[in-house]
Amino acid sequence: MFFDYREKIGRFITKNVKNIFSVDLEKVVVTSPPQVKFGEYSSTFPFQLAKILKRSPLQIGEEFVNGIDLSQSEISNFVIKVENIKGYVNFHLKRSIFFRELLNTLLADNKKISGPWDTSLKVIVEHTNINPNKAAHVGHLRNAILGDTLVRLLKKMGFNVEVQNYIDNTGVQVADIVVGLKYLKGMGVKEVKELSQMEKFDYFCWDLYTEVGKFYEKKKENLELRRNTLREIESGKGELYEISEMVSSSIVRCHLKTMKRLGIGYDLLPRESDILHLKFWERAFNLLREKRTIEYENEGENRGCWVFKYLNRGKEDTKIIVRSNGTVTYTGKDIAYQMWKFGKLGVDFYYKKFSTEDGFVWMTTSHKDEGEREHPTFGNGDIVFNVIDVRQGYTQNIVYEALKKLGYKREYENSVHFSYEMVALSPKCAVDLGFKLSEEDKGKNFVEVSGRKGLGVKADDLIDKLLERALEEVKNRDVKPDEMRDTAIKIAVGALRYYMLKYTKNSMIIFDMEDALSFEGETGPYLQYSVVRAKNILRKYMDEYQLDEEDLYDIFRKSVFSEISMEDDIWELLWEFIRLDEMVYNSYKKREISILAKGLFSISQKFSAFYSKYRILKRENKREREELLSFVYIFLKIMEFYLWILGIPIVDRM
RNA sequence: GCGCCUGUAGCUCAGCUGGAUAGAGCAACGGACUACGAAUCCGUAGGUCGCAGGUUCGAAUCCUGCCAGGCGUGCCA
Repeated sequence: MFFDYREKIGRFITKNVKNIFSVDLEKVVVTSPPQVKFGEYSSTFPFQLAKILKRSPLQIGEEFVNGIDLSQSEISNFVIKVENIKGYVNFHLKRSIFFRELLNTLLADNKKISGPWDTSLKVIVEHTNINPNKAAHVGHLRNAILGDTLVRLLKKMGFNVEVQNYIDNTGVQVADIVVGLKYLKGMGVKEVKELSQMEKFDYFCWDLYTEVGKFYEKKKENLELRRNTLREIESGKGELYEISEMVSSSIVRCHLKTMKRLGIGYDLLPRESDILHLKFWERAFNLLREKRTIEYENEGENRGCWVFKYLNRGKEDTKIIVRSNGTVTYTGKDIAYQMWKFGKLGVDFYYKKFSTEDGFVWMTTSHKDEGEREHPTFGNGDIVFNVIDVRQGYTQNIVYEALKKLGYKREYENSVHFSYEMVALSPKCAVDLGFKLSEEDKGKNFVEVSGRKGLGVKADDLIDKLLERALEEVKNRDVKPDEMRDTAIKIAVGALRYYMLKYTKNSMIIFDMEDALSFEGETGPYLQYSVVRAKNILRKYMDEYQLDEEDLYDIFRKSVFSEISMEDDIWELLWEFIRLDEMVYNSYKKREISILAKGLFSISQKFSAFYSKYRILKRENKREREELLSFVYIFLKIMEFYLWILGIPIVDRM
């Protein structure tokens, strides 16, 4: 509902400029001034007109303001004043109307985000996608938290969202663990089965993975074991395959458990092995060949390969899709999978329930008899978001280009690589973790996380540390003993999620333990604390005046807004509440979650300032007290609504 | 070589479609609690927005060139 104000003002300007100056403005830009004292909307059209009319912007602004008739316009119901300051034409809104409307919406528990997008569309978001061969680390956390927040954002915008977490259970990474278990540890199916039941099997594999890395380095022939293992896993039969199944399912359970701690869940786990066995690739290959999207090379350096040729900024680029030995590359499989997501492959998976600690999640399967007869419809998306780090940009682009060349223009346009920069460690952090760095690495300002070297901060370790620190803090504060643990968990989650969301996606996060474990300043707990303060005010007020919630709502329904609540600093905050929907839309449009995260932090900051400036309970004037109280209520409700999107839990006391 | 990204305060980062005085957090310094609990607030200090041109009434923002850094760019998986 707040989206059209800007447009209405734009139309108002165009119309009146034509009346007054007989000039057609091509494009009117309506911006928001830096401070509310300049109004809520502003336009600089007098600067554009100055040249044409050969007069100063100031004069033009004056003439415009004098020439309009506000009361007869379509903006008169929400604009109270139009003024000209130095050539900036500023529009002031009727503050109390917005106050009332927002409060009523919140009291009716009817807050929704609506705007110029089509909510009948189905959106598929793919995120997390961790190789199921070892524990998750901080880099994976950025992906999962970013992806999950995107999902929450889309859901609040009204889209039908499906969350997929792709499991690459037939890749080298899993094969390496199988090699380790079989040839380094000398284990068979039975032993692995027992071992994979252990707590923190993912931690065990983390260490084993680096051992296997050294094992390969020691003797090149050992790599032969990997090749054979990989082949057997892909075949779907035999001892090594069985071991790989146990490894990947057990590790997937570990990952799901880790993500669950952060409030992250999934609708479907599509598996690479099923894409393989259900011959998704063959199907895609036929389509690609029929439509001549890929071609066979008879000569040259790529002789014997099927390649995809496309124009990349005017230059022809060639990417091998099928190798000369007949095997398909990752890009090829990705094309097939992306086609399936859009419902363009003409084949589907079977679906089974994959048990987790507290229920199940849907997983694909290749076997008809294993699949459930009844299951939700998966795939068939209209828009697909792939949350993958920036390094995959080239490959992602080829996948989308292939869709375009296949004739799926809409699908091409609706394929989004939701990319983000990687998480690296500061050299100091790496040393603190016990890694020996080379002199060269010490001189750099970051060290790349490497699963193969075991260099990285494990996700669960980080969450545990945050939890520990939160517990220490909580013990010294106003929290009941039986709520301490729950509160500490919420704080830990809030801190971690905000930490991962506050950076723009193009910014590399150089992980620093001190910053990540901080609960002060620009952190999740700061946001949570501001909400706790709002709750405390309302609670104390109810205690002091012997009111229940209904009494309180009654007060809010009746409260009137006068001078106090229209003070600039209060209004500025309220205006920011109102503009949050626009911010959500911007986050979506620009694919930049940090816009919303930063916005909520800014609101929390302003509320904290408000909190220390206006003492509400001690205020003598009842009417003013109630006005301010209703404002606190609005803040609380707004924060509950939008913090949900960031996945930052609300805390009662801290 | 080509492509993408980055360069803003001592450090880590924001800065929307070009617009009004370039903002936060951390660190430093100085203040504010017998309390709507200080995980906070207020204040001070700190900036040739990598460099040089250009476009514009107006540039951190757009264009060009240069410098510095990062990441891609395999018939690997």
